[in-house]
Amino acid sequence: MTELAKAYTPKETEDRWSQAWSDAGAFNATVTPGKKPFTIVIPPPNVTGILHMGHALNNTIQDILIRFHRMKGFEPLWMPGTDHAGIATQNVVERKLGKEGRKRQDLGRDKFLEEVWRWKEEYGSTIIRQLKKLGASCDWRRVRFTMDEDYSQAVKEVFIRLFEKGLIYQGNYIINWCPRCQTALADEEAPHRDLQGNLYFLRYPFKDAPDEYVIVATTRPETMLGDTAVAVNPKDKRYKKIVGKTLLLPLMNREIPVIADDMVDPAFGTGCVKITPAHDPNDYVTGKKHALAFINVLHPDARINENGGEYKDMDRFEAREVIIEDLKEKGLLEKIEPHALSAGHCYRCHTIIEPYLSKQWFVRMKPLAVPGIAAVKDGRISFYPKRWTKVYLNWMNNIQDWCISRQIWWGHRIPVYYCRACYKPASVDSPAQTAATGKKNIKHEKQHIPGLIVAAVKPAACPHCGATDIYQDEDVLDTWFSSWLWPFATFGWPKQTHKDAQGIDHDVREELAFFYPTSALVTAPEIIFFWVARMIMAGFEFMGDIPFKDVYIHGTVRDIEGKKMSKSLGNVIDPLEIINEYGTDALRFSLISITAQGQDVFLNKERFEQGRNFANKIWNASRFVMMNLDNSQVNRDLCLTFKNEQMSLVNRWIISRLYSTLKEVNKNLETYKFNEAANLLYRFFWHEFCDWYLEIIKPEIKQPENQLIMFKVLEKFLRAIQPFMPFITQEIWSRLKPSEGLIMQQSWPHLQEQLIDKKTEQRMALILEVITAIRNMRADLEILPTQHLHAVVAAATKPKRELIEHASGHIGYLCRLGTLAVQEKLEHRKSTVTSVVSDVHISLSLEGVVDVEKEKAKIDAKIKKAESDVKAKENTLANTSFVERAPAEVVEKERQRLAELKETLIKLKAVKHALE
RNA sequence: GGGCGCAUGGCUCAGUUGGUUAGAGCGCCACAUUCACAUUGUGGAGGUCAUAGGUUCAAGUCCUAUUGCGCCCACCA
Repeated sequence: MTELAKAYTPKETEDRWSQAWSDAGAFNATVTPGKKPFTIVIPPPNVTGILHMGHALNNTIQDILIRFHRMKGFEPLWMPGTDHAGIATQNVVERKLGKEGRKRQDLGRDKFLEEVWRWKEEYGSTIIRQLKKLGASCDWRRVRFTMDEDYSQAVKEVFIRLFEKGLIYQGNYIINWCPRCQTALADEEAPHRDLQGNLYFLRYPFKDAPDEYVIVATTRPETMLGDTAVAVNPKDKRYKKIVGKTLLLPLMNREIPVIADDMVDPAFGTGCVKITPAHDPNDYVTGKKHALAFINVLHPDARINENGGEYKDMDRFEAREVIIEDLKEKGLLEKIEPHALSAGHCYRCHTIIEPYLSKQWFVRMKPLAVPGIAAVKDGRISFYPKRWTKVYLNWMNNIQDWCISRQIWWGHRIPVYYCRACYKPASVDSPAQTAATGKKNIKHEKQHIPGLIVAAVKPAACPHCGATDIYQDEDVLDTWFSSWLWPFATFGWPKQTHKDAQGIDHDVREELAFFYPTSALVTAPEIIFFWVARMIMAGFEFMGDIPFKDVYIHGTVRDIEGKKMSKSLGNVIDPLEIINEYGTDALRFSLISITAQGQDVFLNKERFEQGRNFANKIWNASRFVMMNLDNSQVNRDLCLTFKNEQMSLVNRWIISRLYSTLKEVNKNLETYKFNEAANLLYRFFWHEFCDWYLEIIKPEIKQPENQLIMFKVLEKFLRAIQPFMPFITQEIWSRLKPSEGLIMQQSWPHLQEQLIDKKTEQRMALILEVITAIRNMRADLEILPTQHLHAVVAAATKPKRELIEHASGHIGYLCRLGTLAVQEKLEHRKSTVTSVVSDVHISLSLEGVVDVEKEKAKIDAKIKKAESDVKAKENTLANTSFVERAPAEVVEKERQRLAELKETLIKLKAVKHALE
């Protein structure tokens, strides 16, 4: 054992152990028959990511689970990796190019992808390094990337299988289009945000009676350029006559019909709806139903295209203004009303999305959702906290088809090839709209489109016509189309063997059989739909089983004002800065201790001081134990087991408290209540082991039994706190038990329930109460610690008297008493103060210790002072001009102050009385 | 429009299936430094548990309504 420095210095310690753990391969997981697996796959951070507090929380939780289960004897595998994050990464690299004055389009696809790969090689492992710094005990040999060669094979395989099954189809449909990223987005990628906009009331004249018109209401007047009808509700009496009449679309002078359709709500606006089939999902359905023309009026960048007449090339919002001006001029603008609305926004660049008609690839989700719904309903998969179950089921029950094609370059290119000679794009209704049109039971048959070939590699010739001019689909797949395979594709599925970073071959089937399904998934609520739900569906579809048993959803990390932490708000607390300043263990412990299950986390920097202080406390308590530990003594006694009934009360007490705490810690860790577990350990160690136990045994610290117990309790505590604070515990362990290897490889402290003794805990609690009461009295009288008092403690029952007698040494020591007498009844004495706690009467004699006369004089002086203060305050408050003129809160403060002073006065008088 | 969450001392939050005296951290006040630790110790002040009803022997905890804040979902132009 070597002596410890006076304060814990995390920096040097952490780097040293990180290296040692990795050298020892301590995090490596292998198939171990006879052992139970415990598997977690990391939610792969974006390659563009840098560690933020959300990552820190998310990964600390996972690491605690992994480290806890490792000690419990499981074979733990934590699978690490990163996500290629299609749009996000492409945007980052484009921005970088932009700064150099270059554009993606100028480079061309291949050159641009080279740039992205170069960027990935240079910066892509930043987040991995940072996770290592956090102490994350992932099996780093296995680190995966969603664009790895093998992983890409899995993605292709899945696309082909789903296509063959009829679950992937190509179709023309209205999708969410981001005009800035210029790609389609899935519904989940275009969250609605509230906007303050206007409702524009436009007049559409009749062809035959140009002075008469119908009024339509719209929030996006620029779409009127693409209107091909006006709809009214067939039951709406006001408009019965006009159904079938022809209108003249203003500005465009196009003839459009008035049609009748149930989808129109007569109560909204004027009850007349302009129909723009190419720019609104509802209108699209209506357009299909009524065989209307589909006129696309937008370029992909949301400028008006050639179908917009004189507005061609204007930006959509500029066109909106101009169109309104023009209509006003022609007397065709009825009115403009302010209107609260919500619109989809791109989740990557926050641009307002445009509903846009285009050819895309979709996954039919309803059949995939069926087993995923059942698994959660019957409890094979559980959400923690439970309430997310409902959110998940609600989404799954109303699931829409998934648009998986993206018009960007960075990603898995769609494994589809076209024959230039014979391919004609499909025009297929997606189930999303068949539901709306009332058609049911759409068949899940493989889609047959001549000249369209779905294959992992480019075919030599078109199987339909034999032509050889074949080209690949330009689009790439949604990033989540690769992420949803994460729980099994990371193992190398569907291949037989898989090489890790060290070139070692892993048997994929064997590993999946052992480690899959995974045990727990730890993630944030915002990706339940994006990722969690889809992994469940993929798990069933491709592995025939759930991908994980438990889903733990933690809260969002916010700043102290409740705002989400984000760079743009400038309210970010950088975890690396905290690590640098306070240490990794401090960061981890603080984060965990303040994060209640599933609640959002509110952070400010001061909160990390608690973790740092705790680390330092652990350090110093260990230092104290080691300083006082007699080596030979401990080595001899280490093999002893606790012989409970023969031990002293304090030793029985601290052991009972240790196991009581451990029992609760176990329970809380098993139910994902990490904060409870952390705080229990904190309270036990600091406020019971340090504040009471070590203080009590100090005078008799060399007793063999005390030596043994303080050592054992410390040692067990270190093991229990290890999952939370791996670095400091390792450092202390290496000095406390240098021959016993890494602390993370020790077993979790075995819960010895027979050593939990509530009776002992109660008895001890009484003694602590007595001690506190005596200290309390001393503090009230301002008696210096150097002044030793005489105390008399009286209890009516014999067991209590015996207990206090037994503990009188401890009480005397901790209260700095000269003598302590235990009696049945308290006699009235002169110059004493008294107190009662739990039926125990305590009397402190001030005679000979405190000069009673002097003390009396002091008290008298204080009473005098207090009385004059009270009088002064009363006068102030009696002053009507003060009460009337001063601000209410000032008056209130004065009142409170007066009440306090009066209370003090009463106390002082009581003490004076006691002295007489 | 639907759903969910939150409201507890000056601040930020715990409080598991209803059960003695509602806890913690920070902050505040007083005292203590040749003591493992001032990144400390001892003691203290400070709470109508958002509001109004209800169930119960018993409610911070369960039910109903109300108010305020936050989040998610949604094709009402």
